Amino acid sequence: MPELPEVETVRRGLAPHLIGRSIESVTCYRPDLRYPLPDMDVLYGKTCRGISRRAKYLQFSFDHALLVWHLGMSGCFRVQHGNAAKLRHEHVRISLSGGECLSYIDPRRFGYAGLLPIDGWQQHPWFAALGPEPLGDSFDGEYLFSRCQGRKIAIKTLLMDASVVVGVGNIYACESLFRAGIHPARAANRISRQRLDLLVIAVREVLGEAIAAGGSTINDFAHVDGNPGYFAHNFQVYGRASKACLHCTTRIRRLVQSGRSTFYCPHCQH
DNA sequence: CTGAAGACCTGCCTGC
DNA sequence: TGCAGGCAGGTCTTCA
Repeated sequence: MPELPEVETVRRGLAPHLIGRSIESVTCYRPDLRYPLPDMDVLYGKTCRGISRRAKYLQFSFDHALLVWHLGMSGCFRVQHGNAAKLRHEHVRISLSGGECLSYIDPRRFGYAGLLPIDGWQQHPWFAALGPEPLGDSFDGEYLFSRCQGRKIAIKTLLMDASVVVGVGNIYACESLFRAGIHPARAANRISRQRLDLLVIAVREVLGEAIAAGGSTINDFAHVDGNPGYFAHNFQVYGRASKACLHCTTRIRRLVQSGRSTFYCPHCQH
């Protein structure tokens, strides 16, 4: 479900429901997510001061702790009335002051959460090796070019490496490479600086447009209120194998790279 | 070291 | 209808 635009959409959706509210109780229906859930008793009575995002991690800040949550492949949050019936695949419910609750739903249970110190969380293994934010100033053509030197890896695989740049998952890697006209299997060290400049612009544009559209809904992604995101309507290549390229009508192809499906136009991308 | 593949887990879709 | 197989937004671990 979530790449950076979806996580950012969730963050924005949760903020008005959580900020300023305190946690009254936490119910774990299934604590065995990817990693065991942390003991959240220490948050009882504590007020959520803000929600931020680093890479695909949501960060709920409290006075003395940071609750970090990764949605994995299929995780999502829903805000609902505190007395609502348990949902299918709802693993955690956080009851909030004011009568609402925050439900975590995750069919595949690849998501995970942790309670980190408010100071020094950047040193935690989940964050220490992360590359720059794709929408931040330090992600530019010069940086990406430097990271491509000496790398024979396919550019699409490199783009999805969180130590290079965070937040670019399978969908947006495909879409960004299409927009930049770069073949996903091209070796990273065989792409000119000028073309990497275009790729950086494409990544920023695609992610920015997806955030503006409220994320992409494929199967089960939904906003915290249950409504879908709309960026999937704008996919140029993702999920369009054997369909006509919207620019040149050539059939879109699918290939597998590092175990992940890649979609590209063999005419538009080189 | 690099890069590719497997593992984690469940649901859904396709084809026989 | 039933069932096997393939596929799915991410990331960590293992292996060559």
